[in-house]
Amino acid sequence: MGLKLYNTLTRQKDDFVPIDANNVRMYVCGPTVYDFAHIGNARPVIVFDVLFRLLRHVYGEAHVTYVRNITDVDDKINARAMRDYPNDKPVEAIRHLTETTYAQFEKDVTELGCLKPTVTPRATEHIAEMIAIIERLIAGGHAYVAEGHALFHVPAMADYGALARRSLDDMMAGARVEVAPYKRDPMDFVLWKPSKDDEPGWDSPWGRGRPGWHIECSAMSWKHLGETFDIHGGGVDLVFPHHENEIAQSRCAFHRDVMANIFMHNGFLQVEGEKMSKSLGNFFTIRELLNDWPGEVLRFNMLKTHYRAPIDFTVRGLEESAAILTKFKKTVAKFSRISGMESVGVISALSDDLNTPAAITEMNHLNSIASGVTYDGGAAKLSEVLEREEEAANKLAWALKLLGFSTQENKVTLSAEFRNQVTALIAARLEARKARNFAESDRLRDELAAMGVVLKDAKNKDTGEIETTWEVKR
RNA sequence: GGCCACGUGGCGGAGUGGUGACGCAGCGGAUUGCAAAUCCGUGCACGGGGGUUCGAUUCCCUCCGUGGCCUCCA
Repeated sequence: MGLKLYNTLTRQKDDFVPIDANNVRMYVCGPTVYDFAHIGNARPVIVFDVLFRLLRHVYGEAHVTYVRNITDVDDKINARAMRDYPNDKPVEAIRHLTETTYAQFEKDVTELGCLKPTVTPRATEHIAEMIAIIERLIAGGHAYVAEGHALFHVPAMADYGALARRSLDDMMAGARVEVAPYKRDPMDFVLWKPSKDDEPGWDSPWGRGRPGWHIECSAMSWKHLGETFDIHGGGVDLVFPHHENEIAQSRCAFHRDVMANIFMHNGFLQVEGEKMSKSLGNFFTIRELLNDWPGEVLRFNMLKTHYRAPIDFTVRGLEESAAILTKFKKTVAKFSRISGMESVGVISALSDDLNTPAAITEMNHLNSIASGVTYDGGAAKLSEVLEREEEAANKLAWALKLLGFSTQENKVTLSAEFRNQVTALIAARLEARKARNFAESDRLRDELAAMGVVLKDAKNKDTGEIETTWEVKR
């Protein structure tokens, strides 16, 4: 079955046809590293990680190149670096800050089950490529220099605005930004701007300065993926102006009809029905959430919603995610011979524009088969039933792995002391039960419940004895 | 103000021009001393109003609501 992806350029699901099936190329706008990443930042990282894994499955691990950049120069970074590292030279200060912040980011997203992209380039290491592109744009008449700035001249590109589907007239009508006097046209945007002495800066043909926001992605995608590539991703907020301007830069610099064939954008995230903001007090960093929830639960919760739809991040949703994930893992754990088997249902769900909720539905279906088929007599059929259950469990395990989940249950590490205490209380409760002292038995169960321990009584089939198992519930 | 998305049961969430999956929760039952877990069964929904159509939740228009962009914010 073919992979279809919703393309913002065409506003429909397009068949995915790689430029080169031996090297499928995807670029995703990565984090601006000046502070801890928040849960909203995690969405594109997880979504495109799933796509990366799917592409690797379809085209082979060695045939997919995934580039996720690190934006390590930006006004917020500059301000934070000057505050935190006042004694460093500006370029060193931002390096300090961004290395620390990126290390944290990488740690966070690894816990969310994300693979490392093939390349994670830094903007500040691609200044030469940026300058080269700007020079091409100037030479081609698409850009000009004014008062130390290099600017892209928007009217010089015929179909500017095609991605965001807005005309220059629409934008003029809605414009409420003061226009810098050196701009030839109000829509022109900065490719390069001059830096003050205390700001990070690099030498360029137009003086010491720093890049505009958009040029870095044109430079890094060019360097690592070429003049055109297959997929460009990011959050919906990047459609305009960021991706629109990247397209303008790259296409005009390289005289190409396309920068990337498919542009994909993930929807925004809300928290408990409200937009996440520091002032509302519902602003959560990935790090904070990882203190309370396993990374896999955060990941699963993200995939319960289709990537283009808005997602409401709620505690109730997280609890549900944790329950479903546990259910799947318990089912898999019942089988000793789990080697993994491709699930066509899951693959076809994902192939339809990364429909992860449909994939989860299919996993629920596999879960039912693996755990729910009851054997109702007929010795000849027993082996078939078992085989069918085992097959479903293998597919479920495979799907979990494909989506970046472990098939092992999350083991809570408990001290020997705690274990002994629990074991002793359970033994005491079984004694009380044997004596039919149910008041005491229930009291002990409540005591264990207060410790977070949930009991399950089961009759041993052979001996008829009651045996109690337990687990810790968060 | 301009442009763009979205609005499905208590909750989450797919999908479709022809009486609406799946999951969670709920309820009933089996099981249990009672529970938990498991299994079986089960009720409830397509924002409002027009239009196209034999027929719309699905297509079109409009209104309302939510969100995004137009301010280097995923």
